Amino acid sequence: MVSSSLTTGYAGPVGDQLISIYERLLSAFGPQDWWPGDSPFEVCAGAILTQNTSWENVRRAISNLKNKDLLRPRAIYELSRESLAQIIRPAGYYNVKAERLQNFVAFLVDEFEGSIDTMFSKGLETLRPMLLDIKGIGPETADSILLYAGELPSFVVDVYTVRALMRHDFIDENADYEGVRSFFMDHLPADVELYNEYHALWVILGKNFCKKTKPRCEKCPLSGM
DNA sequence: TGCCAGGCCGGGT
DNA sequence: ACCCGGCATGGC
Repeated sequence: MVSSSLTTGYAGPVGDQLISIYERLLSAFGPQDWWPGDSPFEVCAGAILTQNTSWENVRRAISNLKNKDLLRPRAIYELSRESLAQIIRPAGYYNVKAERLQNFVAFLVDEFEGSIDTMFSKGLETLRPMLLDIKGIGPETADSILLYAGELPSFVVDVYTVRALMRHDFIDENADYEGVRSFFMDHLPADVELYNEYHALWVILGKNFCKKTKPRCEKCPLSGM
């Protein structure tokens, strides 16, 4: 169980509450087990392709790449922008995403000889700003790459997380990305499994309850907290 | 039919 | 420093 490692990390009112929220979400929705069994590079590509896009469409784009044996840094590096765009077409925004994918693989090839393991060996604090310097990689994509591909404890924030936290008055309405991320990381142990599952649970919560249009609901697992 | 999906960039205030 | 349009496919 995750809870045994949690008790050794941090004890405090905020951390305790974050953990009780986590446990409610976990018991309501069960483990999400995101991105299991995929190669780290596939996860990186997926993190870029899924920007503002449903996962099903991303899965098709990745499947296209796999079928052509192009899901490799060098292959994407050498491909023409136009060819890549057509291959990833189902993921939407295919022109901008082709450029963003190639920006990422160019970084990988130029800085680390195309080795994703070498890239992650730089560690969280060094690598995160480097990723954020790549055009097309913002904070959520960077943190998804670090956490889900690199297994480095970087908490991923998304619109669902922010919306749900605001709706239940856990954070104030002008909190920005870095503020929300710090809110979690300052009060939770740096636990990859916890961060992985917690982010996924926020997404599931958002899809099921904290919709953009609907104001509040009583059936939400966080109702009354 | 219109809105939404596991964002980010660039230009205008 | 914020705000907003653009990017685009596929599902409900």
